[in-house]
Amino acid sequence: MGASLVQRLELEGAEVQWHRQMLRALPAIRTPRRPVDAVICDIRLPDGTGEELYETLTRTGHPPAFLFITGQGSIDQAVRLIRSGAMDYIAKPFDLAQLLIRLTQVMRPRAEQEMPPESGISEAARAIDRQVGDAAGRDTPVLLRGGPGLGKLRLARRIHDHSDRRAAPAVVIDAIGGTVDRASLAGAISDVGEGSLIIVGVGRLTSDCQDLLLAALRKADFRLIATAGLRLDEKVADHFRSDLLSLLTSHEIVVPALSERPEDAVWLAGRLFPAMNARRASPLNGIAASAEEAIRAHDWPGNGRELRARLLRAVEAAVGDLVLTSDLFPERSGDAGLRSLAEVRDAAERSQIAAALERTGGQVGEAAKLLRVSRTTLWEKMQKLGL
Amino acid sequence: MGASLVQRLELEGAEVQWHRQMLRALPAIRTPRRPVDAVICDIRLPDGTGEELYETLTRTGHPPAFLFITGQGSIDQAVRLIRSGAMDYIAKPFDLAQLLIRLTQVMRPRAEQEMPPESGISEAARAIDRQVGDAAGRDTPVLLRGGPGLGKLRLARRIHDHSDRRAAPAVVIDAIGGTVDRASLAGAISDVGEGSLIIVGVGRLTSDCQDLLLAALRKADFRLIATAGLRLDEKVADHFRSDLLSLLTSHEIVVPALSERPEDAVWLAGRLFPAMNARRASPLNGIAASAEEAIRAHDWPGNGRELRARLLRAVEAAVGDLVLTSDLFPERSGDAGLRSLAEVRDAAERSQIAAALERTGGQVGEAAKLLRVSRTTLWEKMQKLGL
DNA sequence: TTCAAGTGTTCGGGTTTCCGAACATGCCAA
DNA sequence: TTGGCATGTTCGGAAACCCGAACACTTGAA
Repeated sequence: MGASLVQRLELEGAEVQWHRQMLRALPAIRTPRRPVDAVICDIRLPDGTGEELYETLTRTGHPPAFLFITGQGSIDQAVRLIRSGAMDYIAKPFDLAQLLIRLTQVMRPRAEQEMPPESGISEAARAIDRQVGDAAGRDTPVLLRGGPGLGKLRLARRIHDHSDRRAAPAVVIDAIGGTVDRASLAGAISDVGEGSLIIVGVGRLTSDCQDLLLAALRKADFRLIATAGLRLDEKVADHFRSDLLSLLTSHEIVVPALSERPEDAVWLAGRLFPAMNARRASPLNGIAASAEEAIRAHDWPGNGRELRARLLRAVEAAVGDLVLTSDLFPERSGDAGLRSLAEVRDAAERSQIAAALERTGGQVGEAAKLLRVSRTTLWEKMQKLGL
Repeated sequence: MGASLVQRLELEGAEVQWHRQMLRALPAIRTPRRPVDAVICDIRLPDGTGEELYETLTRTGHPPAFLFITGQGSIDQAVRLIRSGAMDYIAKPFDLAQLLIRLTQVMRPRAEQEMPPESGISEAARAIDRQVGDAAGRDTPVLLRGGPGLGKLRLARRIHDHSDRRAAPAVVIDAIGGTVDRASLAGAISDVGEGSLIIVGVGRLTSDCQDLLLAALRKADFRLIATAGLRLDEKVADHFRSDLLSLLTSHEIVVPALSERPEDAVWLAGRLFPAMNARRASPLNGIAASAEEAIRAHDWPGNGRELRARLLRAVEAAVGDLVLTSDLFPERSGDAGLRSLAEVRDAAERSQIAAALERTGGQVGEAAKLLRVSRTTLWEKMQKLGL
């Protein structure tokens, strides 16, 4: 089984070491040649147990993410290991695809990796990263399109920073935060020199500015990187110059909404978490599994920006040692409202019983008469309601 | 087994409630009469699973420490629950002594967090206190959101008074009491200097004022602390600038309604009482048990402000040596003759059903789900109650 | 002391409540 | 027209609720 696991992981592009004995694995994890992202570990090893290994590692430092796999696991052991920080504990036989998903969630992105995932781990996100890298290699105008909060400006900067113009400045013009007039656009164009002009919300440019921009593109030697919302096409009918539009759309990168790739939302949360957690007085242990599920299910109309804001608040608000769903979505506790029928019924009975007892001075029999129930029934209810 | 557990725990000096069904346990944990330290929960319950119960609780708030006990547990489930924040997961048969040890371990740290409560004793209130303290340590704009009468302005002041800007003034602008025009906002901004600008009801600012505020935030060195109602998001479609909104919501604190944490209502009443009582010529002895019950059951649409007003009136009007329900809710005492238990039960059900139907827009099936009864049952009740 | 009255508690039964299944109906969209 | 989808309605069985009848107590007054 080990062999097939190694084979599969290498197929996925991972660099894998396989140790058959605990004593061999110990130094390989403690003083690795290259940083270890994750350890997949059987419990039964010829010269000890996986638990021992993990135990030894936690005594001296912070081990990498551990995923235990075991043939005859005990619940006891699972609880113990998870509580002491192991990432997972899976009983054989297990689903390999499941394991791979957990692995990608768990792995910390490596800085020195050749092509680290920037936008996410989904197919769509990797496609974005490829297209951005591709755009950096070219020198044509680029249009980044997508909903709000998807980091389009960050992508624009990355295109510039990896392009041949990286030595020249990147000037950002924001047509969404404030209006851009002819003068400020002209100023930006003269500032940019041979660098990249980044226009945020290009669809909001006035006709004046569109003319100016088109003229400048013909004369001056700068590169245009523009961002726009999803509704750009509709602008054409309105006031947007079709020749500028076709110039932009000839090379456009569409960033899909976060809700279309839920695995990226979870991944992003895991990536943002450590930095936020570091600011806490009492650090948290992580994000609860149920909260991750809620992240996956949420719509994220504000995309990455919303996720960042929510997570920040959640990390501040968390009470125990995990971020829970209610920390991320506190507004739901209100609309989840509307207590159940049994609940309001009990509440009504409780207050009425209390009032009756008050009136009779604690005489149960009398109170029962007031409430028109038998003494026994009243007694039962008092038991049930804890009075 | 439940009985022996209860017996043993009471022998150890604990106060124990034993619920045999999930639907009964849910309200007892969510709106407890006294704060719950820990929950010991079987997985198999007659009307659901312990996992469901826990999941429901984490969706809307911070549950107390959970220890699961189960006959046929799975490792999968154990891992999932522990990763969602459960404290333990024990397979039967288990060692009672072991369980007690784990219980004390779990409850010890709770006793140590000795921050005196400011907003209340519930988990939600403690989370608010933490977030407010945290916000005081930062210097970013803060938004306090919640219904009316929850003391948002008081919290805003507390943030300022504990922040590094406490030596500088805190200027309050109220957009709810009266309209705020451009001139008065500009005046406040120039007055505030390097202090904190507190805007009450930020959602009511005119477009003019929003522009001015945004511009000032870029130029001047003051801190913005804003409060708003729950419906802020809906304002966006209307007239609220989305960039200002995203700036505010990047750090927001949501204050839950008092009706969602009845134990805080009782606590608050107990806290306000002595000062009010001191002003009486003949001091009272306290608040009657039935009155406390009524406080717990009341909806408190006006939240803390309503509670304060009612209690003040009640303390002034009380004739005996206790504050009674009729002092707090004089409008109810019209029908003096204590209605029967069945009557109040039906009345409570009727209003709750009406509320549910209101929310679902008349959809019976949906309403039944909200009320946690079957569609058939709801239909029967509607027949009986004439709805 | 004794008796009466009240409370805490259990038990067996009759009655109501609750639910899921089933089926007919009406309504809307494809 | 047809095929969902939600509602209106009935039905049978399981679970609950409710009650009276007991019985063992405590309390307090005669």
